[in-house]
Amino acid sequence: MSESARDYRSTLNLPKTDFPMRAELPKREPARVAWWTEHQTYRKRLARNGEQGGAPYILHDGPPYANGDMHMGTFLNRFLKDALVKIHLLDGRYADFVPGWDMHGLPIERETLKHLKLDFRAADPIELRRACRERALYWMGRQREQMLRMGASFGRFDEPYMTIAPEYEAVIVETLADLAERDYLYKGLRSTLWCVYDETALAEAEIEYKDHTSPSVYVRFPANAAQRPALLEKFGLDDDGTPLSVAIWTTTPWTLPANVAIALSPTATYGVYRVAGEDIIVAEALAGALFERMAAGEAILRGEAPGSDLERLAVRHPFLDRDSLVILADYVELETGTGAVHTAPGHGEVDFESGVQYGLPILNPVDGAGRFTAEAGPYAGMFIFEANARIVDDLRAAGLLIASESYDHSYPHCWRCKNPVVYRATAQWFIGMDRHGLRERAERAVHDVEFLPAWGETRMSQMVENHPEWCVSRQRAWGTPIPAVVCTACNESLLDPALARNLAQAMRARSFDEGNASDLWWTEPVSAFAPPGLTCPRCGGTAFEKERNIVDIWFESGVSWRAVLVERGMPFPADAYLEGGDQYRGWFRSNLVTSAAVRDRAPYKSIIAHGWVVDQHGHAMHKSTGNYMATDEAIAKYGADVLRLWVASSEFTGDVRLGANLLDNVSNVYRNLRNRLRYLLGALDGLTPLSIVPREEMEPLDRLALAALDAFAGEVAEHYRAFRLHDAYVALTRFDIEDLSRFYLDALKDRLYSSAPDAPRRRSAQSALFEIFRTLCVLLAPVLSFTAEEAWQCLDPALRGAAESVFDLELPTVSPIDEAQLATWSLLKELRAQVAASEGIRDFQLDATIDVQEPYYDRFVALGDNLREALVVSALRGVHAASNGAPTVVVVPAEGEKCQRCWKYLPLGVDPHHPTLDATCAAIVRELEAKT
RNA sequence: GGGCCAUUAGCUCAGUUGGUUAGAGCGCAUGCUUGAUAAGCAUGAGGUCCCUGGUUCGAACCCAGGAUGGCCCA
Repeated sequence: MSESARDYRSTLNLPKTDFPMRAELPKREPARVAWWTEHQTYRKRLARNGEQGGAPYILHDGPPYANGDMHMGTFLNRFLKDALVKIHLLDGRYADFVPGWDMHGLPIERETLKHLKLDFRAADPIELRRACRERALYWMGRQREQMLRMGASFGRFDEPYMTIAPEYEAVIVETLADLAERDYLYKGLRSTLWCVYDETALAEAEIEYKDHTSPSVYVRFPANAAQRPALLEKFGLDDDGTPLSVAIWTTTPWTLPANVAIALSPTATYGVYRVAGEDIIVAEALAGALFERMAAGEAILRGEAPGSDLERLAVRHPFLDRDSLVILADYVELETGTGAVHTAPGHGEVDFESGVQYGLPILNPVDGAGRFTAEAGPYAGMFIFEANARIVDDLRAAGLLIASESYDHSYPHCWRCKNPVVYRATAQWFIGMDRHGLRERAERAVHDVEFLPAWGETRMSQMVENHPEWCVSRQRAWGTPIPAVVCTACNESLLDPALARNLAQAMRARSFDEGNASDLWWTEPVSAFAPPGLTCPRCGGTAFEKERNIVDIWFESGVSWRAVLVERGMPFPADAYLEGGDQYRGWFRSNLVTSAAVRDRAPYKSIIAHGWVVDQHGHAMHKSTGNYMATDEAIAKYGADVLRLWVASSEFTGDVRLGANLLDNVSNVYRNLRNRLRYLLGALDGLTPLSIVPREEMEPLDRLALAALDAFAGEVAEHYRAFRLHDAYVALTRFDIEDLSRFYLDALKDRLYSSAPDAPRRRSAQSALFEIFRTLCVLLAPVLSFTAEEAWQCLDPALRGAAESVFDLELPTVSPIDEAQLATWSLLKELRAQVAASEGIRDFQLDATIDVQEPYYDRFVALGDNLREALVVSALRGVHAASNGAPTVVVVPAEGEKCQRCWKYLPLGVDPHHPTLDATCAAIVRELEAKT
């Protein structure tokens, strides 16, 4: 065998690692979850940060509702929370994260009733509540597993907070007591959104708008003989005996029995029109459309008047024996209808306000199940939605119907049973937003909060500004009781703070395993909680009955700052709340209001809001439209780390698009990053703690690389601290490609592969690569938690040292930037790119000559052979100090012949035993042979 | 209908106080490499900066109106 044919490959130090190129994430991730749990990675790091005096960083978890499986929106939210906790944990902070669940409320109650095939009116409340509890716990357990599976396991997942826990319920009751004591809580009649199917009042947040077809009717409200002259006079007309009426428009004929007024716009002009032998009053802007519907020939305008002139006149109710007052209201629009708005204060929010303003009776002829009471006259006993047709027929028969058609519009529906809801006047408990300056206190509190994105402040302020009176009572079973009592003598409702606190105390005495602590309100008599001498403030009575209201679940989650942070002795306020943008109106606001009322400040220092997950075309995802992506399926296909990277690759403050081709794209980026980790691990083969070269003794190029690393790592860490995940992602991928893959790793190959294994120059390179590897691992960990940990575990345990997990590493601190070194590094990259771009011939087939200006000339000369190495050429023929112009590198075909071992073109044959090798390689091979 | 937000390359995103030829990564095409190899390198193509109008010597950027999409409301 001739020497020239000899294969020197085995004498090289080629990369070697067990870290697989193929990730197989779906298969491998579950074991990693178990590993983190088993090794108590989070708990141990948290404790260590605490012991070392790390400042707290508290992300307070907005509780997901314990019903249904995780969807991609939840994934986005949980990932962001997990990344935020991990960032601060790695940064040495005491990032104590307590996950929580929202577990009371109608959806669970309904699901349980359905499951048990029960009607809630017939169900025993204690039994129902027990079943609801089981259901809620089932969903919580399931959601918790899904969170752990996606790698979002860093938190107190074995001791989460639950709104059904005794101490949580106690805090709810105690907060109600505080609010009552401060006179924020009151009972009042309100036209509230009401579901006649669930027989309960609904919060705004429990409403969904959906398309609905309503009847659309135009109705005459006739003026009688006594009313006609006053009306006609305003239009400058005499009474010639022609029938006169005001035309109103409504899409809810069933509310007509409760009509007491007609609202006009104060600024619009109204006309009296003569058409087919009658006079009709209508807004001029809408007259054309109305008479077109009537199709009764030409309408002649006889007189006109501004709406403001008609105030407090009256017409007759179309079928009940009473008047309907003409009133003015700003909300009257001139887009649809007649400009004369049928007003029933018992059946509408604005109607109610007008009713109060004009001192109108609040009629409420509808019971909780949607049936007319005797007050509705001929319609008593009918179901309201069925009465619509009957009322229209009667109006037509009486000659009072001008026109009737159907009308498609967006209409409020119950979020749970999906049926249309109505407005109905009921006695409810309210938190008075305008009592004792609560709204102003909340508004002030907003100004002390930092918002990401910044425009969140505008949004939040508006939410406070527009916050209506907060109805907090519900007539259901699955919730925390509002511990109010009714005086049996005078029927007065009373929420006595002392009584409430007694109840709370009794609930606290229960353990979680004993079941629903608040069952006490159902099972125990009033006397069990009533303080001695409790008397009715109105009549002095001393006998009371319990009210059976539960509290709105938005109030429950709204006191989480107190039930979790305060109750567990954690810092208050929290550093951050992090939820979807819908929560400006939901949880951000409910927490703000309760905290402003009790503590006079916001419960959070900062709010981070994320956008919605939409499909790849930017449209909302729905199971029904077929663009829905199930989380478990996505994890099974791509793995959690790819999905985590997908979020980081997006700008989460806006809407986040998701689709298969998008995830394929992210998968490619993932593979890139993974391969870099793999290559680094391979290159570290053979490095031991003792052979690590201190930075100041490293080769000059390695020191430059680490200067670049420092700058990069500091930048990414700062992005992380400010939670600019996307910026961190961009910086990471760029450094990975531009600095490592295309430049430094390429330039190091010769030194790593062809040096003697333990040559100082090789150890220097490995030491730098170790630093880079460790830094990349910690910077990737918040996002690619699984992969970063996997890579870290593939590292030689001796190098891993005390850091058992990648989460035992430290987030880099920002070090002073050495601008000169960075500039030198950048220039080297640029010159290397020039060499790499030279056509046809490549790398070691070339020798190079460099022209640079001061100060680079000196810096380059100081690099010694590293300069040649950085350009990946066989020889550097010279470095010239150019007088001007851009730095350049000129390449020419290399002199010498290709060394069969290191592939550089050098003089060969110095060693007769290795004629195809250059002198250095020959010497190394001889040494290796001597060892064997 | 109102409030808030978004719209830049096939995809995800940059684009500093208005100022040369609007950038990066991924993808795509072509070539190289076969000692990171189900990898790596190089080169290249690809843009009506959503539209219309305005301000300006000059607009992706400022102003007005509109379109599309999203969230929240009505």
